[in-house]
Amino acid sequence: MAFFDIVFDIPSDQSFTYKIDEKGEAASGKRAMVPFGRRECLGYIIAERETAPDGVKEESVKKIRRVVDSERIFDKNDIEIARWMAGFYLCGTGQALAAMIPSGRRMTVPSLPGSDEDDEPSLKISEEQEAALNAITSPLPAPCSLLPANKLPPMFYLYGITGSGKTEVFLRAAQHIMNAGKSVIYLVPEISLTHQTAEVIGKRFGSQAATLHSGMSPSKRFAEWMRIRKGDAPIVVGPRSAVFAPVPNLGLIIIDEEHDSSYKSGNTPRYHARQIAIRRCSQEGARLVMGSATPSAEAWKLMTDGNIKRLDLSRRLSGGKIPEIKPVSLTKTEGCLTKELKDEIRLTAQMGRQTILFMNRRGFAHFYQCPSCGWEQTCRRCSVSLTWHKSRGRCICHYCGYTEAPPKSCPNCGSVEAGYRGFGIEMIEEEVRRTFPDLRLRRADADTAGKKSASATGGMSPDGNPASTGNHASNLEETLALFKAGLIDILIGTQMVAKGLNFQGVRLVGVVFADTGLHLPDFRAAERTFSLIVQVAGRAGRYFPDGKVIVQTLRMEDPAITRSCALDVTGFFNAELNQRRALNFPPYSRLIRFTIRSKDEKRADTAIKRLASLAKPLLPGGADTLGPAECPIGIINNNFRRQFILRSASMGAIHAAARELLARYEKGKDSKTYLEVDVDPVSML
DNA sequence: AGCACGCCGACT
DNA sequence: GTCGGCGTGCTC
Repeated sequence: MAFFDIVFDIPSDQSFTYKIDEKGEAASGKRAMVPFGRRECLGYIIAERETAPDGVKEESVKKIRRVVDSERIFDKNDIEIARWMAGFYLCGTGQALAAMIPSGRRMTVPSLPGSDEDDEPSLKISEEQEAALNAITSPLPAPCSLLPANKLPPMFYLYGITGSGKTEVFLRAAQHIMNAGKSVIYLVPEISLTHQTAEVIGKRFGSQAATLHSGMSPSKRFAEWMRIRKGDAPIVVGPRSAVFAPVPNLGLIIIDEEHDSSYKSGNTPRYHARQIAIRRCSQEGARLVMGSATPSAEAWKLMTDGNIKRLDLSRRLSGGKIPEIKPVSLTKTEGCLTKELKDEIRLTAQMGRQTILFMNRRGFAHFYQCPSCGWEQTCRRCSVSLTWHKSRGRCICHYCGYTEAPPKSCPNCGSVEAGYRGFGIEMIEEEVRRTFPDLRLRRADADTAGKKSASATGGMSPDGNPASTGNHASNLEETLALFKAGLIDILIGTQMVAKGLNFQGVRLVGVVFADTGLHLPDFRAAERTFSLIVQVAGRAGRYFPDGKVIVQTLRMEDPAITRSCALDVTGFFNAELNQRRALNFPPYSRLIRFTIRSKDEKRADTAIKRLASLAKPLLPGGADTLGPAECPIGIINNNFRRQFILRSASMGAIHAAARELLARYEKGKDSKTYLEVDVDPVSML
């Protein structure tokens, strides 16, 4: 008779002991069906033991019904990571393990077409690249396998603009590690880069490469997972969750576009792939390389402090120059196109070249605001501004889909000047069409391609049909193909078209409303805005060094605008980090955020107050709290949202407090409210 | 997370 | 008198 500890995909971190007659079949790292309470549950075997645990009568130990896996799907390292995650992110070990396997019912996102990222495998590399490569790979048979898991691993940062050859350094470093018989994980941001990077890597490494794409069928993913586990694919490419790829003998993790927020999970466990990567590397004796032209503030500070070795790639290989980036004030402009931008669009067209108009995010920017009294039209359920969709003649909430007719006059002051002076894509589209009736224009965003509500397209395939997601991709693909072929003069879009900036025919990029997001009540608003503009400009310059970037803004003085237009990353972070330090925000402090949501506002208030008062006596020295308060987005989908934040210079200090707080909160909690814990939150909305 | 047990309101 | 709400606690 053998005993095993099993955890489940539930918020509780407790493990349960089961027994089995035929030993051998069961083993830690496998899954098993077991009776749990009044039902049958899938659990994860995480340990073997000799006897029943203390305080559990042997006769109450139940039998494992069925061992699901013939081979272990988790090894010791995986289980160790899961245990660590449970402690760090305050979730169940079973929840952590569930997040690590690809089979789970993750949402599938359509994959974007790979664009012409013609990263030709260059035979020779620059001195800077060479130096970076040498640093990363230096003492390769690394004697660091015995590092304590809580010590930082060797970390490097390829800091350089797009086109400075980061990818080539990544690939060579990977090759080097693989030559030494070790494995590599290559992380890319969700959606955007995963496809094209996978292609580049597939070309380079052939069958040695594996891709963990979220668009794959669960069975395909699982097959790929097992292939990796067996050691048949020493290099793995994928988004966030690929940080858990079960490669044997991990040697290197690469995090491309490190600043990208998709590395942070949006649901429990809310892990950050960078954090997991650091942990895995130190635990498994590997090294970590990240890269971006616009590092996160966290990474910037780590570099400044010398914890990450910064490797500069200052030159563009093609000799291309970054185009002029010009901030232009929107204050005296009637519509959403300044005279400067219009002139440049016209000039560009006359030159036979193309324009991309870039919106940084949908929603938010595009709201009704009464010109007389300032009243804003917001969603009743979600409290965010409604977005005006001309094609549907409705105002739409981008959180819940609620729609409403546009007001004819201001409901607050009665002003009949009511109208939309926003910066939604549709509005831009209309204005551009009106201004340049002779130019060919096309819009590429989720709304024109999306499967939902078949709005403009009409007559689409039934819901749930894979064809509808296929349409999504193909619409966009078609638009990009037309654009590439020069059959479109102006392309309007969101993040999605950022990669369209690689097209050679483009001369002009207009950031239509750079302030979008800058007014968000989030301490990272400036960092994000800055980063976005630099990214856009950097990409733009790669393929049309003769070109021009126009950044329209209402805030000509804002450092996020001025520094980004000057491409002054150092200057921006000097100022930004000073401010963060002064305000005691990350990276100078660590946060644990608790959010309560409830359909009932009173209950939400009561719950958050209770949480806060429970926290009071638990606060360690040097820690403080923010709130309790309404979340910046106070209501989402009729749920009232409240937040409470623990803050301290060191995570260790608030961690224990948070753990105890959770335990005390859990008993006697209101079942009509829901609590979410976010350690190191990235979005504070 | 489920699910049952158990104790108080308005209904065939 | 019951049906049914949801607050409380447990699951090896």
